[in-house]
Amino acid sequence: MNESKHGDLGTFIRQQRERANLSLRRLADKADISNPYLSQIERGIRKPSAEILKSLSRALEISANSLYKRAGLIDEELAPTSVFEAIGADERLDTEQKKVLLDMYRALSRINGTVTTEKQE
Amino acid sequence: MNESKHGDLGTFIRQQRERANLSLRRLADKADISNPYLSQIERGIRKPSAEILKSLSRALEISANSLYKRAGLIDEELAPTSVFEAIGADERLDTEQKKVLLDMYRALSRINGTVTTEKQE
DNA sequence: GCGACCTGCTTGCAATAGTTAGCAGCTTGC
DNA sequence: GCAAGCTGCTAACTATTGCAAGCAGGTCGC
Repeated sequence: MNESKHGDLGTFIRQQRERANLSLRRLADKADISNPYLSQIERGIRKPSAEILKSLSRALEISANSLYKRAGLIDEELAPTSVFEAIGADERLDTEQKKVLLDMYRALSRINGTVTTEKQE
Repeated sequence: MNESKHGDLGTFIRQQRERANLSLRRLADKADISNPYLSQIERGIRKPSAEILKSLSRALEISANSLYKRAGLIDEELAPTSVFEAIGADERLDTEQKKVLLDMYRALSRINGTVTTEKQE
């Protein structure tokens, strides 16, 4: 009955996987699920349980929350957390690297037009 | 992977139900699930899917998040938000731009010594 | 006593989540 | 050519979820 909702989830997962440069099998391995099943999830054929989602969130290094939200399992808004904030808080980057990345981000989002990205910090 | 965490979940749900002064049937009704199934969940015999949990959280008027945490489906605290995730969730960037930015991020953090994602050769 | 109404629990059964084995296609090297 | 190595997908299966139907026990008024 809810196919479109979960189709969207699958697409999201596939996008995240591709961004992480992982093949279907590699992600499946990392998340301890079978690769055909992951394939079916991404195409919206199967609807993963929350445990599977949790594994996937860990394997993809994104918060379980954002995945659940995408899956329609959480309605509430919780962590809007901007890219600015996230970069600023990242411990792996030094100050200069943060600056580079932020410049990049600003440039990209400006190219894309549509928005008033005045918010800078 | 997560075996014993669910006994605790059932107890928690039963506590919440009793706190709300609802009978098993009334809560089941409210959450649109069958009463035998709710019974089994509360006794830890069955392990509810996230959709069921969501229904229950609404019926019990508690946040989905607290239930998921109780169910062991969320480990993290609520604002770990990685750069990875923030970029992925950003609506100002299109897919290609996200990829670029993430590549950049990976490269930078790799230089710095810590590795974010698995190797990709 | 006996229905009518609750309470929570047990028992099959249908639907579907998740698995293993294997297929087709596309590169890269011999 | 063709074997070895990936890529994602299909098919056939098992395991588990979630259900409808019904059971045992309690409490009420009659």
